Amino acid sequence: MSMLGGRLAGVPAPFPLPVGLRLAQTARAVERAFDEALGEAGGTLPVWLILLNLKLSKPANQRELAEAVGVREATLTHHLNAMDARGLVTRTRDAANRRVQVVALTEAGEAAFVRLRDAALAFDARLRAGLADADLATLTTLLGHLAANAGAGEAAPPWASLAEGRAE
Amino acid sequence: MSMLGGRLAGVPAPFPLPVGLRLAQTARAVERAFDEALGEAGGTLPVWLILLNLKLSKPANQRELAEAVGVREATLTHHLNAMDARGLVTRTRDAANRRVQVVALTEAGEAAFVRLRDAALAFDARLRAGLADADLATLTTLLGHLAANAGAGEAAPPWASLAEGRAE
DNA sequence: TATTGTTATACTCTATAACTATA
DNA sequence: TATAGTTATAGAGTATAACAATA
Repeated sequence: MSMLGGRLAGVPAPFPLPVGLRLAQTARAVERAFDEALGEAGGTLPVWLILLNLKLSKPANQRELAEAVGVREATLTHHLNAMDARGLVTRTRDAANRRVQVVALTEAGEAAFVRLRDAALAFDARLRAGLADADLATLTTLLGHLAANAGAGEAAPPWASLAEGRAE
Repeated sequence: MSMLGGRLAGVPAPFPLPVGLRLAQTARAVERAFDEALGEAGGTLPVWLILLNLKLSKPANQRELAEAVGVREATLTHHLNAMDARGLVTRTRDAANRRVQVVALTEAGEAAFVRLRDAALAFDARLRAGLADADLATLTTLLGHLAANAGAGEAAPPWASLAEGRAE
């Protein structure tokens, strides 16, 4: 394990290998693989997050949903338009406050959710391969720490509450 | 630690919280934060990776460089065009094989490298906050495992060799 | 005026396909 | 024909700014 925290070989002025670089790149690889897995199930990461959040709790409005997904309102509208066109969601005005669009899953949306959930779970199983529960617990803790450090000064990531997942 | 590996609360049909989701999202947060840090230093992740790889070793051609950065050749050309326009790199034909473009850093490119390297190191320090060396070692190992699992069936990420960083 | 959401527009990163130039 | 790289084009995801509708 003496290879960790090493320096880059062959660099004129040696400097420590940034853990942030390793992390960002591992992140990229995992994100791409996850995206690909979702793609094979007919979805994308934002679509999956939107479906998941709709299932988790009916958000009061699109602003809340956008925050939960981690995008701006206009970006959410962009995705909802596409999902609407695909017949996955419906948007109806709230009778009590007609400014509010109530987003709901259609039957096709429910089916898409199930497909993407299964894909996410399968990806998860693949990702866990060879890792003990204790490793995963450690990883979760460390990732939480990193996310907190990365987001220092910014709002905590919206899914932080999900990650804590108050188990019952 | 009983919160780990829990289930999502408030979901009609409870299903395990995918670690892949947590990971992809942590990844996203870290990647965004890293991008922002690089942005404040006048760069982006691909630009930083290109500069880093040019410093690490003069790649024989652009195909090698593209692979090291993790993009296609055309995408690399895209970035090199921009970097060329900014005066960070020069491209000159190899006399021995005039099909080959030899990419070199200009003085401004060297300066940009230093700025981005410092930004990456600073980001790294911020990311490490509160983590012991042993934690980082564990994290690196786990991330390596995940990257390997995520990339199962695909080519190993080009920076894998970097991550191993044969320490001297 | 403040809130909710959409539209218009644009930027970045990425990719594929077709092309040029060289070998 | 094969290789190195560029150009042209496109698409996904994101963002900001301006706008409309409602409160």
